[in-house]
Amino acid sequence: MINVTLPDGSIKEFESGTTVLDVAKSISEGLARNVISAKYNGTTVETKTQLTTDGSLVLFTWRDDEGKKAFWHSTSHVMAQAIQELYPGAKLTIGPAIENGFYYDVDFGEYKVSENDFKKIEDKMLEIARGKHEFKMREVSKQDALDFYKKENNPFKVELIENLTDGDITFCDHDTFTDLCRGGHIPNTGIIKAVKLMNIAGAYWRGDEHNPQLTRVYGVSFPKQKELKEYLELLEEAKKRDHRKLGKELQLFTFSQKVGQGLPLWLPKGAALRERLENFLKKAQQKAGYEQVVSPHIGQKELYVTSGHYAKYGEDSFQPIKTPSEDEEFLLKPMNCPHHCEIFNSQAWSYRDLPKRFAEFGTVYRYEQSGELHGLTRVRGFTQDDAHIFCTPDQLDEEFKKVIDLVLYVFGSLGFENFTAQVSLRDPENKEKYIGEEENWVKAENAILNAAKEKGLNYVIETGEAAFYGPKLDFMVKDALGRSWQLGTIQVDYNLPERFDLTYKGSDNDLHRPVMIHRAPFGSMERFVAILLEHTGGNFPLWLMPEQAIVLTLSEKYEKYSQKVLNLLENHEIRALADNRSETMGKKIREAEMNKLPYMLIVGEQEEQDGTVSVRKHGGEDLGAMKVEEFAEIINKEINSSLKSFETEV
RNA sequence: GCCGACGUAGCUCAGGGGUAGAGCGCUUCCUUGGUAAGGAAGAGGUCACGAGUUCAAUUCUCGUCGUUGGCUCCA
Repeated sequence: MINVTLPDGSIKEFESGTTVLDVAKSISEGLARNVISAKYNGTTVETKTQLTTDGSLVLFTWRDDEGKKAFWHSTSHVMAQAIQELYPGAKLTIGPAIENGFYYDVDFGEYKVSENDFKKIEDKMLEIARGKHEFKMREVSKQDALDFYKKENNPFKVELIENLTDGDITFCDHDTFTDLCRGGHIPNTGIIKAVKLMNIAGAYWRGDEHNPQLTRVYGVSFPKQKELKEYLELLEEAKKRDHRKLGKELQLFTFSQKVGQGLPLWLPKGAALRERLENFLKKAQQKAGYEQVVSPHIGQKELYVTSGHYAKYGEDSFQPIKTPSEDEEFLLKPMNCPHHCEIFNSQAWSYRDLPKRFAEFGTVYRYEQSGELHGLTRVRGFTQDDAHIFCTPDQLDEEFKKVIDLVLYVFGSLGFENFTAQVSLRDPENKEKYIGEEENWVKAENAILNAAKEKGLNYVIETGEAAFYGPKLDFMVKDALGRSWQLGTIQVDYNLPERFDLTYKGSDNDLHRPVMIHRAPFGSMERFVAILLEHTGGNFPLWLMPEQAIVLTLSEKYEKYSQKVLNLLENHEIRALADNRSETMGKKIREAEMNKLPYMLIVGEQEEQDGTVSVRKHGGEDLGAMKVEEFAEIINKEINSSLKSFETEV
């Protein structure tokens, strides 16, 4: 007999060899019908797996992430079978489940698959699914596994198996199909009722661009047709929040082929929005002891040779700008830190002066690969809300935590709640990728980890993701389609102070090396506005809105009164405009709604007589008639409730 | 940079080897209105750019540029 511990803590006794499904049945018939995957002692198992030792069991249904993973992973097997049957020369490589579905990387040889093939593959998949084939795991010896794939002439699987240890290799069979697989499947193909191939893309074998490129087929599947339909509708909804679409509609920014790719042009409304964001941060930074500085857009090549950036990125970046006289070369600045180092170097500092916090909305230019450009989130010219803090080693921990407070304040003020803090550390296997001394790296990494812990951040650690000069703490936020973007970032740097020979005089009358913190709460104005657009769908917090209210006149007779209202609104510092066109009220409201105007002030005969405005909120709520002063109060209340001022803990 | 898709009016898109269409927007006129589209007329396009095939190319082929889904990259 074995003891099985369930998630609620209860322990049940079963005969050794009992399957996961039997355990589910012992709990309830309904659960047994719905269980599709499980974990035993932390290892993924199948529903048919026989339990032979004591352990704890977690059962998963389609509702669980783990269940979905098993479902999608199993579907990728089905797709692999379909592809192999339809395109006999195709060589399979790997096919995992991902956050929303699954993919399989396939070498189709000479054949070029396209979306025109999708229908055929989907139909084949559903045909296979309807066969209700069981997924069966079996152990194979390394030699048998290698023989199997050598016979199939599949060098990819052979390579995978060669890296596995004998005795630890399993195959999964269903129907006539066999795949190298670690496990984690649903009971049978029959529960896959709806499949949809989403797109195809190139992907390098093992993620290395020096390797051959495979064809990656993305798909998603569901236990019910209705769920697929809902998922596709959700995607359509998400596309409506795409910042590229909203940016165009709300006239915030544009691009021009003539100006060049990846170089955004901010339109008046976008520029005003951006300015409000900048002022918001400047105000907080002033409270937090930052000082604004300004530096030029170019710098001598020598500056970047000193910083080490030239050696690292020089070849793959915008090339030097020449001058009429020979031997002079300047680079567009790809970051502000070297300039700020020289600002620090402009005078001698005492430890009593530190920390110095130099802030600048610095526009930088980076030659991003053309395939990487993406709306406003990945561009070649952008403005960082940058600052560099120069402090003594003793001050590092506290300064770092203060920056975290500032970032949290910024995110909180703008309603970003679903962010992930990511601590990026060195890859210990590849230390040559980084510059700087071992001792400093250890110090910096510990400082970040301590600060993240102490501030109670919900963080993940990513090894190998550090910048080449130091570890960092990034604040990651997802866009409308679930892609993760880095917004705020805080980085510790012991390297640049060394390279620029930055010093301060300590209490011992000796010169010491300061530590530098790079930080940008927004990350960049471009990316931040983009993600903010996708999160709010263009309905920004009132204080950020390009226009907060619009006066809608019932007819041209009230144009004069609308002007009077506008003047009053301006006195209350409310941004407003008037729509005096000879259009119907219905049409004016519709347009204001589509332009996401937060408040509509309707004026006609009644309002003019009483000296009021009739207030309609975006979305339809009718607040009735009121004096402009009363309206101003509503606006101010709303702004004050979302925009708290930054309080530093000293 | 690599693999795939796309590029037609200001915007969203339809079309297709015989020199172009809709809706919205814009202009003008009529209408003077009460909470998500009042009516009419008009202007607006080297069909991204460059070659090639063809009697004829916006349509087919190739290249360039740009956009886009991924991969790789991200100081």
